[in-house]
Amino acid sequence: MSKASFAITLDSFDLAILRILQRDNSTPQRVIGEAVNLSAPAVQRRIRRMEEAGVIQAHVAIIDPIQVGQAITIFVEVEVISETADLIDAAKREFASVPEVQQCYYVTGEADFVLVVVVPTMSAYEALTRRLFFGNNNVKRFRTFVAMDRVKVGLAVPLPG
Amino acid sequence: MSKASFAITLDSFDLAILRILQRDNSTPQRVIGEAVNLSAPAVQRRIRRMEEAGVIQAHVAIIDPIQVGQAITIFVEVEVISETADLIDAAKREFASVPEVQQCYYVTGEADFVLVVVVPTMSAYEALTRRLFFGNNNVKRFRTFVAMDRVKVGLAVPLPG
DNA sequence: AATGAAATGAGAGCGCG
DNA sequence: CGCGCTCTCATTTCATT
Repeated sequence: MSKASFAITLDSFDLAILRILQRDNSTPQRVIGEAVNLSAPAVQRRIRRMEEAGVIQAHVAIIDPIQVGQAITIFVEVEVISETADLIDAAKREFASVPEVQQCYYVTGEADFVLVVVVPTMSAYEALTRRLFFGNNNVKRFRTFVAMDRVKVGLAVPLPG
Repeated sequence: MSKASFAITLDSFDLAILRILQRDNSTPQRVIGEAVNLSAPAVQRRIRRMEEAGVIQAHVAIIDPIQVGQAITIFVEVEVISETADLIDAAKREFASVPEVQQCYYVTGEADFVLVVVVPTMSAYEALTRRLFFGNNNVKRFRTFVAMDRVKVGLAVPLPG
């Protein structure tokens, strides 16, 4: 599946709309219009344009992991042995395919991957480490950071203005 | 403002609804109903109930950071000097208040905080480190991991079933 | 107590000036 | 871009199990 994504120019109206949608996308276009001094149809056209360009990637509900029994959030730094392109790609695909891996970044620095993992119990995490890290010949080592407090969570992008 | 959050029991219908909403919350209730074998009003009531209980925390648009000029995602591990309750609370509040800090977790392990930072340029990041880390007496040291690839991004919680 | 069917109302979508 | 229409969808009511 191809992600539609091409560059478009965003003016201050677009940014103002994004600022609202990224906080609450159920805000009526009418209300958005009042907030940014635009008519509702104008707001709608701009939203559609940003969706088509891939600026707006999705509309989703944010769920409290604790209330659905996935109480534990864990950070993992992963260091690999070989960094050849195909081995890195394989690792990316494997990490990304695991539902418990909520986020995965390929990074520079003292580690190669940083993962955010969400699991119901520590033993579930232990099982995951066996499968994902100990079961992978190319993983040199990994470091675990268990979250005691999710101080700030979100995907909100800092927008100029 | 207080976030309403109290425990409720979720059945398999609720989980099925959540699975859909966390992927696309613009899905019509009619369509959700067909997918889970429930009428639209029943779906509506269950969604409202989960919103009121705090299971559903928000409805948001996901924005591509690159297309809005915030091209750089960075992981930061922060280690503090003193871990007294009030100093930790102060750090939590300071980190959480910064727009560029997209996510902040208080963790166990070799670091005390893990941050996900989104900035337009490396010099913006450098300025942020001066303000947030070098300008804070209680920060012992911090380690930076610059994301070369956002392999998997989201807040989707793994749901049983 | 929770559901589904039907009626109401709000909001999204579209063509027009 | 804004105005006004149409139509879909969300929301309420009510009878039913």
